[in-house]
Amino acid sequence: MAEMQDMPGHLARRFQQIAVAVFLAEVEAAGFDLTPVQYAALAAIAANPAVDQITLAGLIAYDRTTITGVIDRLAQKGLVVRQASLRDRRARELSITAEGQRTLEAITPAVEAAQRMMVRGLTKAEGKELVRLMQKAIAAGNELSRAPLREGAAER
Amino acid sequence: MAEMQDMPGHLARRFQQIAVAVFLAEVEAAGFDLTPVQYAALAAIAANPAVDQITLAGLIAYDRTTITGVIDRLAQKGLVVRQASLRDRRARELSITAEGQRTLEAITPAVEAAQRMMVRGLTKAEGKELVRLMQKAIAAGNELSRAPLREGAAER
DNA sequence: CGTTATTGATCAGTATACTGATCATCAGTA
DNA sequence: TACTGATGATCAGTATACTGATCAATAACG
Repeated sequence: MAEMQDMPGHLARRFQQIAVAVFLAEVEAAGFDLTPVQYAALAAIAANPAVDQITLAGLIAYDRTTITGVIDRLAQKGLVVRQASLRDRRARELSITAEGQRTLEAITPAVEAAQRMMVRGLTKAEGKELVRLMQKAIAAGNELSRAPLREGAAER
Repeated sequence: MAEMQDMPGHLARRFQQIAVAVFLAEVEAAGFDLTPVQYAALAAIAANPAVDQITLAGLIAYDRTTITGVIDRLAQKGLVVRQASLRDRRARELSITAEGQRTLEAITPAVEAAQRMMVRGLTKAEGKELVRLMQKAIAAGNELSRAPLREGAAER
């Protein structure tokens, strides 16, 4: 463990760094301007119409203070709309726009290409195993970060 | 792949997020105030006396513009010293201070505890396999980020 | 019903990462 | 040697993440 390159934490940072670079390159090559974080938020809003920001944050494990800026940028690009909820005047209900929906569909091939690209050094079986191991480690550590994953309406 | 939770890119972000949180918690519990990034830089400086910033960046795969701020903070904490090189007046030679060396040694147990904590959901064999797979994926993607790893003096 | 606790959202401040530019210096070549 | 290109470092600007605080609004409870 003495070596930096054998530490899970260092490798996590490095793999994430490459994953983001690959994502941005593929998405830009496809003619879009969207970050990995913005993409995940957009997809989650599409799948959960009228979610509020806190629930959305839980669905994709974002910090509540981070999500404000992400939504700002998605709204500024005209991909989502943020409007005050009638049931709870504190909450902002998020919905995807027609352009957001079009973008989401058009960008999907590039996103999937990026997923393949970032594990291109691995065999298919190894890629699946990497995903499984990360999922397992993440599940065990979910509560250790300030922004844990919160399943849909399960506990609400 | 349709599901967010099956995408390597999303898992990479999440695992990194947990890894950082665990690191900071362990280090703070041990009575220190050092980020994962600062720790890696400090350790690399200790192992490579009088490195310049660009070489250091390559050793730990940091962006050259990021390293400036990291060194600023390490220097402000009194852990490293930055001085102009005599051979090349553009370069800044970095060295660890006595306090930096003490800190590095004292903090190591906490850093190793953090490495174990972030894979606590995995068996020992699974943890090793996760490390191997990340290393392999990273090696194949090394050149895809702006801040690739550059081995020591190998190609200089 | 009114007080208290909780919750949704945002803000200020700090720390990575990156894009692209600039500046000084160095190296190689005509 | 003068010029050109490459290199080390830094800066401005943008985008995640997080800490901790604040504010409005809702929920819970006596």
